[in-house]
Amino acid sequence: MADSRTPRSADGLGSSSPAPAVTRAAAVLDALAEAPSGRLTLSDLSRELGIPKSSTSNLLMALEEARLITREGADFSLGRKLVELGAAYLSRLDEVQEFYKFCEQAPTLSGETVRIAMIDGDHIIYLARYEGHPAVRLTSNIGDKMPLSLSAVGKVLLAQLHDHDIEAMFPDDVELPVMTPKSLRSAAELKAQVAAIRKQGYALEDEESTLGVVCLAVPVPTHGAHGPSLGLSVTALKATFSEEQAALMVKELKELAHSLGNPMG
Amino acid sequence: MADSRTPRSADGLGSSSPAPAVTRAAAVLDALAEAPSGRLTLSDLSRELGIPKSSTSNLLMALEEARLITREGADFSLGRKLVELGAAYLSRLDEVQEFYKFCEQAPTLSGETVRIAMIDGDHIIYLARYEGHPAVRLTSNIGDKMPLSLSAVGKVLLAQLHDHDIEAMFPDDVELPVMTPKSLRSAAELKAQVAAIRKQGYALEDEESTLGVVCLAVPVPTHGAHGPSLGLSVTALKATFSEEQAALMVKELKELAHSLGNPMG
DNA sequence: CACGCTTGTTCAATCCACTGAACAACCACC
DNA sequence: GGTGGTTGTTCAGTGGATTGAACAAGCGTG
Repeated sequence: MADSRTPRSADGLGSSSPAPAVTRAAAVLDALAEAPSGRLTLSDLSRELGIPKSSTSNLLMALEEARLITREGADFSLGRKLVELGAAYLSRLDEVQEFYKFCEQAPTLSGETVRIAMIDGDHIIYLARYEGHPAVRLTSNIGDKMPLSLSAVGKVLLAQLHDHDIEAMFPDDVELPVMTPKSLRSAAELKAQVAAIRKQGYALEDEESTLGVVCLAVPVPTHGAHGPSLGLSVTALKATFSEEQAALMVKELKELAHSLGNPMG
Repeated sequence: MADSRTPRSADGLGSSSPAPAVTRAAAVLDALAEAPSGRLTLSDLSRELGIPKSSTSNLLMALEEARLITREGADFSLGRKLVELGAAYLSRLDEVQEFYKFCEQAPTLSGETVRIAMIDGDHIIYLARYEGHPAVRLTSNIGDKMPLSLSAVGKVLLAQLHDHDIEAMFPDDVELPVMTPKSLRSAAELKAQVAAIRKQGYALEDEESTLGVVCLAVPVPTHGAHGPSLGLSVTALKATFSEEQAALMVKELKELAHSLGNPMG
């Protein structure tokens, strides 16, 4: 569609990084992941990333040999090995396994759509999804990303950060992404919500990303020191959403969060 | 903690590949994925891959900057971006989306555990899993791999290949992996099964990978020319497995395979 | 505390991967 | 068919990434 005329530099910024070939290879993977069709030619990549064709060719050959990408005629696309590696990452998160078990036997949550997510730069990334009633099927998938300000999990994880980090990510004049009329518009609004979230211990997203849909989220206490902070959320239809139901969900979410935070559940 | 004393060379074989840094970076990712704990130090990697420490350090810095790996003190582990990339790969497979939809409304399959897989080297890799009754929870996850000879999908996909390819992968004196007393032992057995599978159009795995568990699998016709061939499988407990039920499952699996093979379902 | 054995980081010299231009093949449009 | 725009591949020169040795810092052990 809209031609992505953004010759982003292959390397981050000034980026006098060692092993530039690796940085560029990563940029190739990114470009392929973001390409609408998922398929790009050598010239496409060379142009978009600003890498000479001959170098690009070398990169692609190496990436193909590693099965990180696949060649199909003249088009390159992401390779299967990435699924393996992503799965390897997830399998190391014990939280994901326990997450599923808990959802299944939770009185209220077992019928809902629950997700576990984590901060990834200035977005959140969904790591796992439990679907109680297939009636409300979410379009979002494992691995998908969402801006922090547009999701309940995003806001609740943001509230976990230190104020100066928040300030750095959202200076007063930032322009927030908008998806519905109810999306937060200003950094001020966002910070007000963060304050409220810190008090009440959970976050609510009220049709801010999708009309007709609401979300509740709680943070998972970071056990010990290591590991990035996780968040949990339930998604429901606004039409069938009641105060008492919300209270129940938050209660169970907090239980789940607690048991995930304390390995010896 | 059996020390993995296998200093596999960072590069494939003779591997006079261009962009060696990329090849080595991929080797680092592999090593991290295969490490039992998922965490390795710089020295571990340097030793295991046979890359000088200083070079390894450079690689790791570049990989970390690309968020393909994460540093945690002195330990390195796989990074979140791999989940993104893996998800991006899967989201491009329209088959996966349709797979879920079909399973939900299929009379018999909707209650079973169904998976879609693809050949990946000499293994199969599971791409998606539908779980009808959480009673029988599989240990295998999306992205997991299985030897071809040990799974119904593996055998059915093998049967799709040309004989000379099969011969190349399974010469008469290969030693097949064994997981249960019923696992196939010889290439001859495997080839006999392949012949049978080609006749009947589906594959059966009878406690060959896990005692008490059986699997049925059918191939997805490769639509057009592009794309590697996919396979579908149902998993059931041997105890509750009947002939008539099997017939129903195979029938529905074939319907699903057909609709996946012909985009315009 | 000194010792041996780790660990990761620094730095200058060398070697090799990167580059740019020239190449060949292809397609689409007059 | 000619022609201008592609595409991806080839190759020799050169600049920078790679490297090994030397360094500093941590950790048990006797």
